[in-house]
Amino acid sequence: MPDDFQLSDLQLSLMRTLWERGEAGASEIQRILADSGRDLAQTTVSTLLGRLSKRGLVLTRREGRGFVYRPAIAEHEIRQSMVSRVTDNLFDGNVTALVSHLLRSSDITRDDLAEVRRLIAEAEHSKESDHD
Amino acid sequence: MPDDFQLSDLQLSLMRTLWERGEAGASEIQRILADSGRDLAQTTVSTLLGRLSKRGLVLTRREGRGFVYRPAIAEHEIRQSMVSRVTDNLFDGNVTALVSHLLRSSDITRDDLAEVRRLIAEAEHSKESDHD
DNA sequence: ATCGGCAAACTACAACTGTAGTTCAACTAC
DNA sequence: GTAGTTGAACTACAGTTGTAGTTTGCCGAT
Repeated sequence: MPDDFQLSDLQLSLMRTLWERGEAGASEIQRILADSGRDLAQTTVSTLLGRLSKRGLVLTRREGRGFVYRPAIAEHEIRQSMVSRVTDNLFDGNVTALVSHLLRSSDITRDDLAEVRRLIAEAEHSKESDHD
Repeated sequence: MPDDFQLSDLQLSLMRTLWERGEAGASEIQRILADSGRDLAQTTVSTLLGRLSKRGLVLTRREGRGFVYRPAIAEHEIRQSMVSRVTDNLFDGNVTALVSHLLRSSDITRDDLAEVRRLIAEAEHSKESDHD
């Protein structure tokens, strides 16, 4: 199993739903997606979930008439994987360069900056105790 | 033209080559990729470049026997677009959450943190003068 | 003019994705 | 228990991607 998880937008929508609720049936997911503006046919959602399941990204449990789906990987693993991809491909593997890009991005507020400053202090702390 | 540029790893490799050199011919690119471990057939590289060109991501100029390719979009635009996608899909649109993820990432060094602190000071400065 | 090589253009094809219809089994409500 | 509903399974199909072979036309060397 490659620990390289690159998911499409739609696949991520499904996964997000599952991460949020822990588990859900296909029709439930269909409804949720429809509510958030992505109105797919029931069968489409099932197909998608089936494919994710085949790829080992979601687990299924039989429950009466149908399946209940549940994530097989944690959100942070996917984050890890997808952020790494961006870092490697677009910032030459340089995390700082990506952070720099984010700080420069137009939609960052002063409050965000303050928050980030706090995060750094925190990170520096943990680097100190938890010596690399 | 949608300002949504999602490129695959391979497509990004090609674009990176072009961004680095400004412009290049197909065989040149083929050679460079081969050197960096991605050994594709000449025709493959041409096909790929042709597709990028059709999508308007690269421009071509005829030069004698062949084409010279040149990026039609800047790297920062692609970065913008792809980083946004990750932010939106995996961090609920919350830039700070992504930064937090990065700071927590294992491969960040103390030096990086110091550097980021500097970047923040800088960003705060520019926010001050250039009031949002 | 002729031949050989290189690059463009076209064709091909399998995998994956987004999308959904159809079929079949099972459960639900009369 | 007969019909309607629901969902799984299967099938389909177009678009994109990675990959490359084949064809063709131009260019330079003989």
